Amino acid sequence: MAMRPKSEMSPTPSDQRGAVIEELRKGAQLADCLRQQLELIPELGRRNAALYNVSNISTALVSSVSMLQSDREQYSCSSDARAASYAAGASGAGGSGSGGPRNGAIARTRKARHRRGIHGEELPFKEILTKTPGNDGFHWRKYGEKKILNAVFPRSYYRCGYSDEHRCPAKKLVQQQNNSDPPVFMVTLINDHTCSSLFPTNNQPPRSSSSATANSQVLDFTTASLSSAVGVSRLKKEEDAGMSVTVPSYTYHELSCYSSLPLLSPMEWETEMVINSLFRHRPGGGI
DNA sequence: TTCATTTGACCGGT
DNA sequence: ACCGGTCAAATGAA
Repeated sequence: MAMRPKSEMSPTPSDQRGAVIEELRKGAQLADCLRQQLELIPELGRRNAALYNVSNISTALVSSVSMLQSDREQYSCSSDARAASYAAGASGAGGSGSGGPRNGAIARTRKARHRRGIHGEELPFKEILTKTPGNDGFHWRKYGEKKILNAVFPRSYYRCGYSDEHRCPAKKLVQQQNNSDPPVFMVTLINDHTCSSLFPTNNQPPRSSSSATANSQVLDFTTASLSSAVGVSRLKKEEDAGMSVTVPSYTYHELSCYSSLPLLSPMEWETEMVINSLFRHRPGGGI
């Protein structure tokens, strides 16, 4: 088929995404430069506060690039565009960017399917990019692991450790996205925890004689060390003062459910909540 | 001994 | 037929 010169063609969604990815990468590089400059600040307090902020910026940019790369596949319909997409996604060794030519449509249908119940009903889900997939403060029990077509890394399947005791329907799928150091994982949370509603206000799990409970990773947020968590510390103070506190998409109470030691730092979770809210507010709903 | 994890088999949707 | 998700026996760790 005759091709028009590229300059005459309006940019495709894939082209636009590529440009956005490139800009985000530049931003991440600039953030890294800024971090190096900030490390020269002599005052410890100011330096740490600045490094915390620039770290937030950097994490958000890198995560955005990752999201766009995995999402870009949807817009790559022609073989040329597909080739460009996979080339752009080569920085991540695995995950959704590593699929073969037939992967696009199939991957989408599969993704949609695993968020449906056995009767085909829509299940509530959240997707989070994280470097510490196991540290969300809940007790999970692994029940399976599966090699996924065209994915470098296997997918692990977890259900809530209280699924039997409290019939908690929460599930979690964890898939390593790349080989970076530390690697990034895509965590898909399916169904809300009903067991968490049974927890006392300090988020301690219900105690019982079962070892599953005894081994729970859920700790008391109020006693957790929040060393560099400027934002969350502020939220905590405001909550102690009786104020209703909200972070993007999540109340403080929800955030505190995820916070524990030595689990994911509040800073990381705050960033990931933002990532999650981006997923949830995408036009058309999810990926 | 108990419980969590691993892993091959099986099931159901596409 | 293929593939993702789940089951359950086997295995390992505490």
